[in-house]
Amino acid sequence: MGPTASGKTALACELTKVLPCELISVDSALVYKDMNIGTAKPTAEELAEFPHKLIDIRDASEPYSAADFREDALKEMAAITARGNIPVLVGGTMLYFKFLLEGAANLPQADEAIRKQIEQDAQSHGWPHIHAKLAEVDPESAQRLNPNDPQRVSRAYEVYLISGKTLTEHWAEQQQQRIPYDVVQFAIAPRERKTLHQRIALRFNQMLEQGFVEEVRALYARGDLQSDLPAIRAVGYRQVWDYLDGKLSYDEMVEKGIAATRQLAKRQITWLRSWSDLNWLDSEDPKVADSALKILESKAIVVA
RNA sequence: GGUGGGGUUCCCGAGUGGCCAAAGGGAUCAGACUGUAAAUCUGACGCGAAAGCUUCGCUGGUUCGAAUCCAGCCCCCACCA
Repeated sequence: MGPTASGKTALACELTKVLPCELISVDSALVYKDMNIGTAKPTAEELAEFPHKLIDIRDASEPYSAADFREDALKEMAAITARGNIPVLVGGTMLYFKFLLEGAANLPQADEAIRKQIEQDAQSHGWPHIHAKLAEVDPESAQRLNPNDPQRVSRAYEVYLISGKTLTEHWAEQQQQRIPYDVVQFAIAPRERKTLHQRIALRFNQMLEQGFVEEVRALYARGDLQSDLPAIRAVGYRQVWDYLDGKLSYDEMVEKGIAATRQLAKRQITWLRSWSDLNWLDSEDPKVADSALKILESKAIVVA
C-alpha cells in the first residue's frame, strides 16, 4: 500500500522476480478499461511480464464497489494459493484493503433508480432535508453523518429504502470476518512530503506527454459517459474532462490535476498513519525490494 | 511625456474611517471514512499557550481611531503621444 506515485508497482514487480507470487491490483481506477495513461496503469509490456489481477475488468460506464472488490480479490487469492503461490496485493485504494481485511456489513447493493430519486429530492430541497428524513428512520446514522455529506447521507437513506432496514441495524448484525490468511503489510512512501509532491508533478507532466488528453478525449467522444461517473471523476480524468468541456484552460487543468493528485496522496497517507501492523518502506531507498524481503525473512514467511 | 486604472495576508480576490487579523475562492496542513473511496465530508490556515503583538507597495500627514482620507515617492496595466 502507499500513496499514488510512491513506487508501489515497481516494488511489486521486483518481488515477483524473486518470489513465487502473483499480483492483484487494489485500485478503484485500474479496474477500468481504456483508462491507462492517467491511472498510471502498468504498461502492456509490464503486464505481460508481471500479470495483475483485477485490472481492466470494467468499462468506464460500469460501477465497481469495495464489496465487489472484496469478493473478486478473495476469489483470486484462493486461486493463487491453490497454485502454491503467494498473493501480493498492490494498490492505493485503502477502503478496498480495509474491506478485504475486515469485511463489511451485508448491505444492499446500490440501486440506481433510488439513488436518482434521492438525488432529485436533494436537488429541490437540499441535502439537509434528506438528512432530516434519514434522522426520522435512522437517528444514529444521521447523528454520525454531516448533513452536507451527500454521498454518505444518500447511501444511508438508500440502504433503508431498499432493504427496509437501517444502516445501524445492518451494522449491528455484522459479523467478524477477518481475512483467512497470514498477512504481512507494507506501506511505501517517500520520507518527505515535498519529495512526493515533486514526483506527482513530474509524473502528471509525463502523462500529458504520453497523450493523456487524447486518452480522455476518446472517452469524451464516446458520448455515453457522464462527468459524474466514478471513472470520470478519477483524479486527472475529471480535470481533463473539464478542460475538454471548456470549463478549464489547459494551464488550469494541469495545475488542478496535479493538486488533486497531491490531495489524493494526502488522504491515502492519512489512512496509513493509523493503520496497524504496517512495515514502512522508503520510496527513495534504491534497494526497497531487498528491504521488503528482509522483513519477510524475519517473519519466516520466506526462507532466504 | 500625458491620461485613466491598480498595488490587500502563499495565490486569486472583496473590503473605502471604528463592528478588520481583514469576506469569498484556491493552495497547503490535519482529520473522518462500512457497496461512488482517484469518491465524499470536516477542521486549521499572520505570530503567540495566552495576554497580546505585527500586517493591507514605501514614507510622512490628518484623525480619539486608517487597508480605507491627504501628500510625496516606487512599481504594474491600459490608452494617448
